[in-house]
Amino acid sequence: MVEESSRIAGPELRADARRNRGRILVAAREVFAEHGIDAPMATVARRAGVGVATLYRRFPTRDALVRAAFAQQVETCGRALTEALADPDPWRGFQRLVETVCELQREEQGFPAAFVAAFPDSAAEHAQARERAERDLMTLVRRAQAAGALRADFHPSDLAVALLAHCGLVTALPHDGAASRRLVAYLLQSFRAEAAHGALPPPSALSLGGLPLAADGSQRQRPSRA
Amino acid sequence: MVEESSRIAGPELRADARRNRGRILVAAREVFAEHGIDAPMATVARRAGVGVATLYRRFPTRDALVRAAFAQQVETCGRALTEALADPDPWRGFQRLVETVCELQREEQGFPAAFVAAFPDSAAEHAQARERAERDLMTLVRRAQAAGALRADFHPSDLAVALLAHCGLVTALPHDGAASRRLVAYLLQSFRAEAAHGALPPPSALSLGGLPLAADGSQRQRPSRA
DNA sequence: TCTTAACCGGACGGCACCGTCCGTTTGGAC
DNA sequence: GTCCAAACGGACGGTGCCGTCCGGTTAAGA
Repeated sequence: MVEESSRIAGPELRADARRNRGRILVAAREVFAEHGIDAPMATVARRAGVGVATLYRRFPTRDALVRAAFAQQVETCGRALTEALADPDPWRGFQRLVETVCELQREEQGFPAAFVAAFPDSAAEHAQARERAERDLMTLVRRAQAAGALRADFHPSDLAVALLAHCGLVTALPHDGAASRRLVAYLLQSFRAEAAHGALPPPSALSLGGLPLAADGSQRQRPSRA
Repeated sequence: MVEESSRIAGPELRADARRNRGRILVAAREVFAEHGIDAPMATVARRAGVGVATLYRRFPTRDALVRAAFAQQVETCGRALTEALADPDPWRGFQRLVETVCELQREEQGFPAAFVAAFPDSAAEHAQARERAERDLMTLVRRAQAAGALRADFHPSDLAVALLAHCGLVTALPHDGAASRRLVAYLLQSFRAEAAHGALPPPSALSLGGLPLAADGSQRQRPSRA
């Protein structure tokens, strides 16, 4: 009932602790992107150049680490959305938003997908950030539609669908930037109001490859035990 | 060097063994779709109603089991391709192919994606089936383009890209058929030569949800340790 | 400089899954 | 009906990751 009198405000970390925390987050993002979200904690610790205990002291559970690592991406996406809203040309703002987020996904490879897969209920945590994002997105979509650039039957959830799909693609083909860009171009074209067939980026090199159709995957390397 | 003289031809299984083998494959597809490709072997065995030893006798390694389970899907996709080629209307054939494969992916949830992720080198095994599929697909694409239905700059690899992306989507939202259908509709429209904006299926219910943008995932449930 | 408390990392027990071994049961041929 | 080989399933040792405990080290204030 009675708390320690002082110390209510400051969970300030010592200089070295703060530095290590940062290193761990960077390492976690890299390792999770590379070896999947189930990668051993020890691997993250080693990559960060710290001991396992340090990692567990900073992030008591694996979930805490994953969530913290992912929070940075959420933040980045939020910024992208704000920037998109600031663009005077509504369509260009929308287009840039999609391209920016997809580029981020490309960099982070499969990590976002794995995160969403593992934490379906993570909405609550980012509640207010999410609410704001939702409002901003709605505004962006409406403006683009009012300008006659975005098709009228576009629904905000379509953006989530497109991003999830793209996320899945980069998870499957983490080294195929061409495939990613090609998909983004197709999607953006199909979102346009007047369907102008602009030029597409060059196609992916995969032959018919990485397909859940004839079973190939060309570049993939994530072991996942295999 | 010297093989057993007889027994070259017949690895015939006893009736009960054959029956159990079938059960195991069914159970494996279900379990892998539900709990991911790393699900414990014991779970598969239990679901199939057999002992662990039986499972290992039939499929010595986990890989062997996964590959065997996936082979059936490859076969189904091959049939879909053949049917598509048989359709007198090239575009309708193409459209049906995409829809059929995506529906299959929806049923199998994330299994194909996980397979491709885990076995990037699986192309070799299905070499001849794949070669044939590639030839067939090329024919299908050329015919549809010649008919002026499919855009001229469509590349066969675009199909693989689209399917991988869709696969990723159903992995992330295994229970959201609306999202899947919506994506397929968008993609098909963007593949059309003359960009006719037809009606889209109703949008997904996810609010802005399962997005690697504001971090939610609504329906997802696959644990993956979480 | 010195003290102290916070931080560090390696080592250790616990647990879950893997894959095999062996005694028992069952299909099917004579 | 009888017999045997093949198939069955439960139990068991091995391995790798998880998460905590403890003695040494270092930042930072007096």
